[in-house]
Amino acid sequence: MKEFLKTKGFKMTPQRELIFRSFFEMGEHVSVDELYDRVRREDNSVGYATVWRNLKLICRVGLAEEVNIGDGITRYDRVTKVPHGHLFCTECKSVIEFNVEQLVGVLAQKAGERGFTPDSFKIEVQGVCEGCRALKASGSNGHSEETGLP
Amino acid sequence: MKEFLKTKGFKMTPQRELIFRSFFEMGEHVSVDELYDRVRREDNSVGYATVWRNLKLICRVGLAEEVNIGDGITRYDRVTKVPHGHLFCTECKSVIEFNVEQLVGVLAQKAGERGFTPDSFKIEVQGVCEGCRALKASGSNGHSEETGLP
DNA sequence: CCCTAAATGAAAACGATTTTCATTTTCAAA
DNA sequence: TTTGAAAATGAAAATCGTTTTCATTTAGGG
Repeated sequence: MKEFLKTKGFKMTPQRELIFRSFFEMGEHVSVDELYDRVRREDNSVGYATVWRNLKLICRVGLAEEVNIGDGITRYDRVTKVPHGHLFCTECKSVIEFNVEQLVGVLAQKAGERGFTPDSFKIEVQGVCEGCRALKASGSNGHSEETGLP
Repeated sequence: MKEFLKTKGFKMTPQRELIFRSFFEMGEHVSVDELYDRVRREDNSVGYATVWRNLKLICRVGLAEEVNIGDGITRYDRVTKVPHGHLFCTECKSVIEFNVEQLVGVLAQKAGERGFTPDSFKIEVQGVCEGCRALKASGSNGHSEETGLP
């Protein structure tokens, strides 16, 4: 990793090593705060900005990319060989991943037809997961008005 | 429209009418700022918060929905019968729409297989559009380093 | 014509992201 | 191994889009 970064013109530091390691040990869709907490548990002297900058760096060198699920929080996904989309439950905020290999193929073709050269694909589905659906089916009313406007 | 809103328990006002009309006259993926500017040209007494609240209202009554293309700006898309995705050019920031009717069908099925009940689908492709690609091919170097990190 | 709930405008609050700045550290060249 | 320029860090402040607050005005049914 140190060598890899060197070729890109970046230096290795203890903080950076900790941050990188932590990030890759965590699951997908990691937020800055989550990574910061995790890193802090091993070294509470690391600053928030450093975590943030390194997360950006990880993206910059192509090892991860930003994901926007829809809540105002930017999350970071490791770049995997297998492209995947997200099923985001609006009730419990859980995220289910699913393979979108073929989908991406179709998308790339559609993009190409329009002269567009794709870099990355984001496929996000919002809805309700199995568990929450079961819960909703049993309890609660159907609709209450006043959900957002002041 | 006034009647439609009444059935939902909302009142019509001059500002609201102007905002709604402006929004539907504009193209897709409209940001708060863009709508605000447009509205202001007809009535410069309308407040930003009012534009924002009405945009939220338009979503609430199901006539539009939020879109996150990847830059930190929330945009609003009219809800159309035909579901569409976006090709977002990271160079010139332009957006090309494309039909994703079949894709959505596939997605809905995949979601269903996992017990997930989908509400909405977001298909966003980032890349470079035809024009920008042509430009890059001719001029400029390939890579300059220092593009984001302080 | 009233009254109440809803809507508005201005400004402030918020919260995540990004930058600034002074200091420390890395690492390659001498 | 010493040295110096470039890069990295930490803390705090600045940004920036979004959201809320609050005092006031307005819509529209009764």
